[in-house]
Amino acid sequence: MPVTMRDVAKEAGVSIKTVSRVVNNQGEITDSTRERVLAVIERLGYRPNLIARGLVTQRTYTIGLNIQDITNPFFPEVARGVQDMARAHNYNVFLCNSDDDPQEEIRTLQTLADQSVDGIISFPNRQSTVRLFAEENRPFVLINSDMKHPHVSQVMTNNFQGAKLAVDHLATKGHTEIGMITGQYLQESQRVLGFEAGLKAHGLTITPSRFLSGMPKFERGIEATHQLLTEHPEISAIFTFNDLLAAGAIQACKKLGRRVPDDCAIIGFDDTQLASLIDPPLTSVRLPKYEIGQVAMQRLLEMLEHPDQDFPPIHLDVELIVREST
Amino acid sequence: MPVTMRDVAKEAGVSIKTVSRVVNNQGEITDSTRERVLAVIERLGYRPNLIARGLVTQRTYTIGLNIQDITNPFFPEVARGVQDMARAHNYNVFLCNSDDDPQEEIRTLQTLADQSVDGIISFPNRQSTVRLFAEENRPFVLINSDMKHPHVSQVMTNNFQGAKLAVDHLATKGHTEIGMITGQYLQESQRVLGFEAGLKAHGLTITPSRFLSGMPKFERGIEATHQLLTEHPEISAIFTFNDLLAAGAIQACKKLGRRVPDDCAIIGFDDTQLASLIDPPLTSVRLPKYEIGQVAMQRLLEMLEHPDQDFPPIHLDVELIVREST
DNA sequence: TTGTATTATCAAAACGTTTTTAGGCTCTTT
DNA sequence: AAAGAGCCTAAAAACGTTTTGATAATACAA
Repeated sequence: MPVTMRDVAKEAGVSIKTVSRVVNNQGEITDSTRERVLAVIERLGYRPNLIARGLVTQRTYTIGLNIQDITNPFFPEVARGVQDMARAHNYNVFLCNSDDDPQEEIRTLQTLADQSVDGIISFPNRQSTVRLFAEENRPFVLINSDMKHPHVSQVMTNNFQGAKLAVDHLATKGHTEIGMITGQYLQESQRVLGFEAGLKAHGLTITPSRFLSGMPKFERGIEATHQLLTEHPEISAIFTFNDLLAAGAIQACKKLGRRVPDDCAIIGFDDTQLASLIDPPLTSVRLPKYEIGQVAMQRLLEMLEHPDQDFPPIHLDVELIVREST
Repeated sequence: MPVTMRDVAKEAGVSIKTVSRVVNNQGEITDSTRERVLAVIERLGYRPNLIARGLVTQRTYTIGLNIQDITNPFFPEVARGVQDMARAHNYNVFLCNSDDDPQEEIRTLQTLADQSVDGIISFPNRQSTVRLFAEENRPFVLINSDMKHPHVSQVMTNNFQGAKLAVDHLATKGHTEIGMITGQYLQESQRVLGFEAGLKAHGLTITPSRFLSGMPKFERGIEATHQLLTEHPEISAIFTFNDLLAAGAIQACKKLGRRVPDDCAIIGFDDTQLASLIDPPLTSVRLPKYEIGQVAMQRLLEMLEHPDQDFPPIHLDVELIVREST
């Protein structure tokens, strides 16, 4: 039923090869034949079958984007950055949520490989599973992972620095008793390390029981804050792994009768849309989310263009956005 | 380089067809040969090439999801619903943002068709562009569109009813001067109609200048509310097309010195995560977002299973969630 | 032994492209 | 007149599968 290249060739009275050359405009072709062929293509509504083309060229013009969870407000902007850039270069994007579950990540990457994607952008949670796939020469862009491997490129945001900025900010405001609610993503480690480094730099003690972790979701933020503030009433500031947890923290403070920021300051991470909308507006470490997606896709395109080249990691800056929660 | 079916066949000493049958476990095969083949598959790490398979079976195990904008907090949950259901049936999802731009929608659908997706789930903004693609027998699920066409199925939420509920709620609270900030999506019409029907039911007059529209984003909410309240100071309640606009409206009220809900009540639509996080918590019409995605994908799967069957529209209920902004 | 059904296998065609091979025709240039 | 460029043709191989049609092996009944 669909119009094939053979149909076009027959109708235009040229060889299949000529049609192919017109479609991919390569090689020397007279204007007159080109126009004749194009007219027939237009008239028949011919569209090349990308599946068939992909089979022979080994290029599918698809990529995979592996994230933890699109309903975490950090990811939509990143995804949008990837997709806008992809679309501008005629690529399509498979979006996959693997929920920070190593099993799911393996399955996701496997499926993407089965679909013969040209490349993959991933927020990895375990290095090992990615390594498995990096072996196959398939271009890979990892966000915030320091894995070194040929055909693997990195986009890094300075989360360590971001966490340190947050502590600096709190310390200069006079806070000495600071707690942290962490998440459980891989990226977390840098934020924790930065937090600890910040404490140390200001001569503050690191109290293990002041670190609580869990799924980086709103409800967990409420819960953890409740626990943190009842076990450590001396805490006057809380730094959270992301804005959702911070939103929960604010909510918990309200319930506990602690005013924010006067009785307890709160700093989030990511600076999602949420931050400016909640009350009080949230101080947060801004990541250039859209840009992360953009440059990750851009890098992937470069890697596809120059398969044997080695690319240095891309570093993106973070920024502390001070609002009224501190 | 990749392991092919031919390799497996040679290694196991059987025909390619036998391998194929083992892989798709169909047809009669002795246990002994099956096991021998499976062992070789395991040993060589063979994985069937879905592109090649798709070329012959015309089934790619991919679908397209066309939405307006993933950074609109309404969509991530829907997308997650689609993806979880898709993944459970070994489907992969192309996510496309077409920003409510008819040109982009055409391009998106065209690209998806080029990629030979098995089906498409779409939030259409113009009926005509979808009709173009519905002709091709490709299963289509439309959200909140009343287009009737073979091979096109609908998932509907009762937005008319939702808007009416909102007005009812405001009217029983004693509000008589109510404004609306609309969006510009197709789904909007039902919300506007429901709003007007609500006004009429309570004997309130419909004032055209009290309708303002624009991109359904936060900034636009601020802007429109400002305009609405300065041009119509008598307004004591505002109903918005979605939660983002409502969040903007609240912000604008604060700036104008109007307390919410005492001086101006606000009702949103969608009941996104936002609603419970902002201050005051937002009264909003809840759509079953995750479920929309789930059932849309489920329906698509049914359509793929039974290509010639006709399916009735699926209707999902909405619900007014009353919080403190009214 | 023959015939027949059942089961297991194989070789080849097909899917719709791109690419390779092996040219042919018409100009222009030497 | 020969050589080379430029533009094209036709046919076939390749990509990695599934599927078709044919055949071989086995089992059982007569």
